[in-house]
Amino acid sequence: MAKKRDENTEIQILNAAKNIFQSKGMDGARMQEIADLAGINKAMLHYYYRNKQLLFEAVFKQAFSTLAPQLNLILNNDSCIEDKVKNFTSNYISFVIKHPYLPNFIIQELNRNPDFILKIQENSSLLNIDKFKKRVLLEVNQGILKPIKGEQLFINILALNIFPFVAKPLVKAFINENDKGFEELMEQRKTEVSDFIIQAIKN
Amino acid sequence: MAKKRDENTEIQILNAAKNIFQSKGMDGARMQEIADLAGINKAMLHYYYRNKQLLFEAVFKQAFSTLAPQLNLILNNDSCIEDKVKNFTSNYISFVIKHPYLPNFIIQELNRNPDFILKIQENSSLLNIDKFKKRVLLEVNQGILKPIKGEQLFINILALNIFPFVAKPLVKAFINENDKGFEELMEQRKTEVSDFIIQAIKN
DNA sequence: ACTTTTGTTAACCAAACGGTTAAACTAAAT
DNA sequence: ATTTAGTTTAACCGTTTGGTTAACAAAAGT
Repeated sequence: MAKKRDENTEIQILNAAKNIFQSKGMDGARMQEIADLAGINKAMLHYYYRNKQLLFEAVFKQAFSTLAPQLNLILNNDSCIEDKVKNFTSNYISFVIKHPYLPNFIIQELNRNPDFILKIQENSSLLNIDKFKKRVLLEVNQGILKPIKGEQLFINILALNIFPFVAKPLVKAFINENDKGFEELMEQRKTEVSDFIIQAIKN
Repeated sequence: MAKKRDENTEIQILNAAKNIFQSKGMDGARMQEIADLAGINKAMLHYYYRNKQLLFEAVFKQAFSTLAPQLNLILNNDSCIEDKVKNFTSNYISFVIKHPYLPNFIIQELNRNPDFILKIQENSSLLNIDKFKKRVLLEVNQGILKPIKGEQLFINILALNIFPFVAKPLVKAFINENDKGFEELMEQRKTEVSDFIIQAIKN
């Protein structure tokens, strides 16, 4: 139908592309497969998004903008470090359980093409830890925290929260659990990780 | 030249394949590119390794067996937890600086095909944390460590050590450093990470 | 000396791929 | 009722891809 510009198709394409790209990556994804999943002709992908690269970028940007608000829980609010850690940890783990492919997708594709980060940095002023670093320095000087560099603490927070999901197959092989056991372990981490971090840094 | 059975060719192929596969992944790698890098005809790849899948598996298994001894520093020696952590951390970070593509490659490809882990488990009896868990339980009962499950501690150790390298482009974007700055930060982590962990768990 | 086996290459092949085209279709505007 | 403009499709295209083949050359075996 030529009917008024059909926004539905465009969205359906993006959803199908999200599914395929996030599970198979740019290189592993096939345009035909995306079209099939969207239930439309392959030519439509090009009609709406010109080519594979642009379709992929649309998916990637949307993925990143979904993740961004989570990171702002640490970077750009005014609470103390302990609260930042607690909030982010419980929030983030819930978030990933809802979007299991997301962190892996972003990390994998950034490694494939590190320049993508530039296109992200243009759009959002996020990706700046200056405010966080100042807060860490402040609390270290006040004696609330043991001496630690803001960068290192930030890396540690990300690592403890994100890594188990990124390396899920490896972790599952080690702990010898099924999917249910893995998710229970992740549920525990909602509180356990923040306790771990706070014990490490608090005076 | 058919000349004396040339073992050199087979090794050269594997080295070229290692390079290409580890940087571009299974899907992104091209057989022609591997042949070019090895300086031989593309047909030779199939002569020695039958097809792309088997060549890839050879690379993957070698990659994993390179990583395995590092993990055994935690899992299968008799030192106390504190020593395990210290040893593994400084060792592992040096190791990754020498093999920068390795952890990413393994994690990425395990996500693409989680069944690969089964092929690994057949060959090596590694990937068992029972011994580590017993030791953690022991030291918790002795009052050396605060209460913590072995699995969670193990995940935390892996996360803090491996994650920064896996998510290198993301981390670099946040801390706004060039390659040199990133490596300095990683050098610091050789001691900083183990301090962080020990502060978190020691009574 | 000859045959056989093994290593190597150039040329080739069918399938899969991303992308294009031109025509058909549909609904709103004239 | 007819034009118009946006939407959708089937068929097609050139290239790339993993893989094969047949011929050949140098060792190894006899």
